[in-house]
Amino acid sequence: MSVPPSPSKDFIREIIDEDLSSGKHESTVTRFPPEPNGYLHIGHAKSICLNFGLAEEYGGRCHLRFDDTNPAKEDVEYVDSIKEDIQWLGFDWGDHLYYASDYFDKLYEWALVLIENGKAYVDDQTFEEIRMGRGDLNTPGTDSPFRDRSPEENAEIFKAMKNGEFDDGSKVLRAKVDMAHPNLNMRDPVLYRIARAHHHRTGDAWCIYPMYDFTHGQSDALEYVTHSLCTLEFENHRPLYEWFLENLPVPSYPRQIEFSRLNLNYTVMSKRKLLQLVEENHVEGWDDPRMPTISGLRRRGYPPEAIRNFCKTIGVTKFESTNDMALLESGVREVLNQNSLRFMAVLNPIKIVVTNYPEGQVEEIESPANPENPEAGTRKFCFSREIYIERDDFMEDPPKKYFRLSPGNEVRLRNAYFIKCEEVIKDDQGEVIELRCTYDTDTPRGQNPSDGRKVKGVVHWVSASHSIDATVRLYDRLFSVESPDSGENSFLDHINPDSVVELPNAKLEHNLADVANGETVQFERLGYFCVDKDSTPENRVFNRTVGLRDSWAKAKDQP
RNA sequence: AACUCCAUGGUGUAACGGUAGCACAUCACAUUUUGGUUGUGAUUGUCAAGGUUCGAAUCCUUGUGGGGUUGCCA
Repeated sequence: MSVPPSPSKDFIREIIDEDLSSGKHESTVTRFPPEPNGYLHIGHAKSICLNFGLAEEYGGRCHLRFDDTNPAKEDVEYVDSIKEDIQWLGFDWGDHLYYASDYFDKLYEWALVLIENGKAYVDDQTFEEIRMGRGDLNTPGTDSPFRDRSPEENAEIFKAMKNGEFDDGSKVLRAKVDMAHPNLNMRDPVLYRIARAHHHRTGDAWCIYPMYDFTHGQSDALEYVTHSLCTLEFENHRPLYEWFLENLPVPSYPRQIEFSRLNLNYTVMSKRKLLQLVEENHVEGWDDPRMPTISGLRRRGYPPEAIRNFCKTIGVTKFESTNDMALLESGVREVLNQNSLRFMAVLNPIKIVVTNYPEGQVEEIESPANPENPEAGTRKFCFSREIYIERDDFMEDPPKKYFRLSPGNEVRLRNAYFIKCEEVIKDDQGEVIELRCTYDTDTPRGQNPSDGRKVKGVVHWVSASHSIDATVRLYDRLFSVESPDSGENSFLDHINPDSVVELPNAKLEHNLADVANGETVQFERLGYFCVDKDSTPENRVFNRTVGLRDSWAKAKDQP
């Protein structure tokens, strides 16, 4: 088994290297074990990239296993979306699709093994009594009055539990470990509960369901998983994970290793909060482009490659860090700068009449489709007497260092001529509604004027009669503070009121009519935009994926 | 307060007893028909105190700070 040379490895890869070189394992088997009770988010992407990435690097395999032991919360809708998201991210579980529910029979059999060995018992106490008996952080627990039932009696009652002879919640099966253990997870943890809930796969075959702790390690063992990677909150479950492996006739002995979960600033990541955003209509759904869900990022236009690169960059440690959204966005720009085709689009148009350009004349201009990639070829678009430019690209009374159009000033029209603003036309309210400009015939694409004069500003534009109408949605961070979670107020109080701004009157270069749904392109000088699923042939809808880096925006905000 | 894990620039992440490096962010300058890209440079860091050692971010001790755990959720 060859290991790719790498200058530095995270602690998990170091463990795997050791296990391989010591001969403990011959190959590496990992697994990604989501519970199908919600949509995947970028935090899951970290785990997916780690587990599937490891399998690729080490020539091993990674299983997709749905941890479906709590039917009350789970649904096939989630199973499907999870599969779709993993594939979109670029990973493949091949034939290795499993469900914890595949092991219900084996787990039941193993529960009987524990009972037989005097290591599990049926407890008739109420939920409340069990909770009280557990003690707390500083107080040891006390033994249940049912703790010393005989193996025979326990087996009989447990079978009756399975056969549906008791009410939901009336009994549980518990492991017999140590009620005084300093680790609360070891104080006779519950193994099975009675719950008459319809399971998305096993239907109504079962009325008892195993708990996470009694399921996870054994499932790993049954699949011959070598390294079972999970997040830090399962650290104190590890002794229990190992207790089951030691007390059951498992076919293999996986190792649980914990790493820190992904945190991102300016967003929230917990399933509960994401659900709340959806249910209370603060966003338009799980795939709202402002959501940190995989489906949201996809709809936003983030390339999967950028998400994979991001996960690689942030690394794997046990330190609970908060990553900067700017790092993710920078990775998105990096990929998109290389790959995306360029177009001109005017989001907030103002009309210009080029007074010295002949009426009715149309000129075709050819320009690189992507200057970063000559193989992308060229595109053609039209210039004419009436064009639109961005309202932001004109100021009647500009501040210093403003390179764009203003009265008497000259700028370059991107890919076309120099124009000079000769006249400003306003309506009754004093609002600028049109500009009259003249152009320099000496300055078409690729040419500077023969008198050698230069111009500082370049402005994008579209020909009025050749443009198409569109709606453009400008997305920004969902929260206006770095840690919406912290502090005394609800995270909802920090929702950014401008997280989406809809511009209904955008004018696009006509080539943009052909861009496929879901594809991300660059609007020159503005940013990257992606065709939204709401788009129709009559009205194109684009989402802003991320803006270009904008040093002017920063400069002008400074006092 | 019990158990447990963690601590390196603003944010992340390397350095495995021997030069504290990289990315993002920030700020300059250069290039540029995208105020983009690209290039060059600058700024900023080992939680604290002791100890071991020729030498400590790294090993030891203590302290400080932070996270997790008291579901019949995962």
